[in-house]
Amino acid sequence: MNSFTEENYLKAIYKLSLSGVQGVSTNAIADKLATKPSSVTDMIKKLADKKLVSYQKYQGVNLTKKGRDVAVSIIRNHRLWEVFLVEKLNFKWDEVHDLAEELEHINTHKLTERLDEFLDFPKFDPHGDPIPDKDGNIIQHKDITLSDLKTGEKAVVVGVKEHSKSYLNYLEQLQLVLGAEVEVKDIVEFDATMRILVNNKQVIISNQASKNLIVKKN
Amino acid sequence: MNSFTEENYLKAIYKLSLSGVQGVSTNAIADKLATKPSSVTDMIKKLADKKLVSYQKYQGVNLTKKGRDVAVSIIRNHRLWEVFLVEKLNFKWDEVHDLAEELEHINTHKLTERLDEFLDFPKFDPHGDPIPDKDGNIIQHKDITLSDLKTGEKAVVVGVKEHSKSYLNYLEQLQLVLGAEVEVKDIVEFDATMRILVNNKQVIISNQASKNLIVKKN
DNA sequence: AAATAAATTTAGATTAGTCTAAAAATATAA
DNA sequence: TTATATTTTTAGACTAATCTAAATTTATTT
Repeated sequence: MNSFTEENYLKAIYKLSLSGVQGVSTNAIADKLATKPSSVTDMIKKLADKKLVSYQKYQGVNLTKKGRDVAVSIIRNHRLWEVFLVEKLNFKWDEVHDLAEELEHINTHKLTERLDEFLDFPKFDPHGDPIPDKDGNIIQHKDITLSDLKTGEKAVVVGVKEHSKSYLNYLEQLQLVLGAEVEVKDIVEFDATMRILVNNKQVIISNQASKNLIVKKN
Repeated sequence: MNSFTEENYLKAIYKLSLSGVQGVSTNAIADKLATKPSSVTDMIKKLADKKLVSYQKYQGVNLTKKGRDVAVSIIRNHRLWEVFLVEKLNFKWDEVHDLAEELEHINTHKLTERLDEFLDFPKFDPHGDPIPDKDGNIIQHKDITLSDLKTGEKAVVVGVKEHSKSYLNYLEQLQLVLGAEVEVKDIVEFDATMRILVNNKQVIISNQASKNLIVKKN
């Protein structure tokens, strides 16, 4: 069995390798986990001993098949628990991350599968992130963001790239939740600030905000 | 915040003090937690520093108000999760203890209260143990067991004093689950083995088994 | 009440995970 | 291509929780 700490490292490495880099750097992991590079080096050695990552000094790490499986199964747990918290316990989408962060480590095959069934096999979590299936297959977002749209284009909100409480809270106030229909009315050339229509209401949104909102064109 | 380990010590001390002893002994705690007396002494000192227990060398420990509150709230969590696992995820009553043992430490007021509401404020867990309310009040069983009954008496099963998988499994095979009606037909004088009626079926049950089955007389 | 047994505590060591500070390797710039 | 900056690793120390073995205290016998 792996400790919570080991699991968190694997998850961090998994997420960092999604961007396609060959060899995730020590510093990047330290940043993500709010720890020090020296601690990361220590842990990486341990994970390498357990064949969860492959590692060569100074060259960064990559997950092995075994390591990836563990990471994906934790992400599966995390996202299923988020669905549970929002759909069954009526939490809001900006409240569930930290709780799911703890629940995800209760990693029993049977519990996960029962939960999945209880929730009726959801495909996405409350932030639009895809939930890996029980074999570890995961649909990756195409990642078209609101900021990619041109004036006049219409789309539907399907996810977010930033999960902070403040961002999610802000989106909710603008009614920019999953499933919301948006239409771009106007784009400021200087800084790409957008004027858009959400539920027939005009909203002004910065590039910083629009580039973190994943949409699907109509 | 308290660590999982600290919480497990508090829970163990709470359960051991239910029998009414003044000063729970180091050895008893070590037994309960499958650890060594010397480790217990170390932890007790730490808990005493945090004002969670009162402790005098060689005299055993007692929970303070603060320590009792923590212990009861963990027990509340544990039992609510057990209800969830059995009623919502269709686990059997002999499967839920270990999972609840992990879930109980995710100790957020809001989560507990939402779960309680979702489950419609249950009063007992799947083993018949009372669930403390949100103020920490807990109904204590009167603890009449099947072994206390005399020939001819009828009763209903309301709980168990022993939570091992093998015992719970055995009971289920005999249909001796919560709510089952029993009638004592015959008691062997020598070893108190009982012949009883459960759902009109005859069952022979040892004293070892009958004294761990909590019942309520009709 | 002295002798023995049992329970409890102390002393010192161990493991997991972390840290700081210094050393080594790699990347970047002049 | 030598010098400088950045990244990564090593060395050594720290904390939480545990352990073994020895010492101490309390309880039980005789």
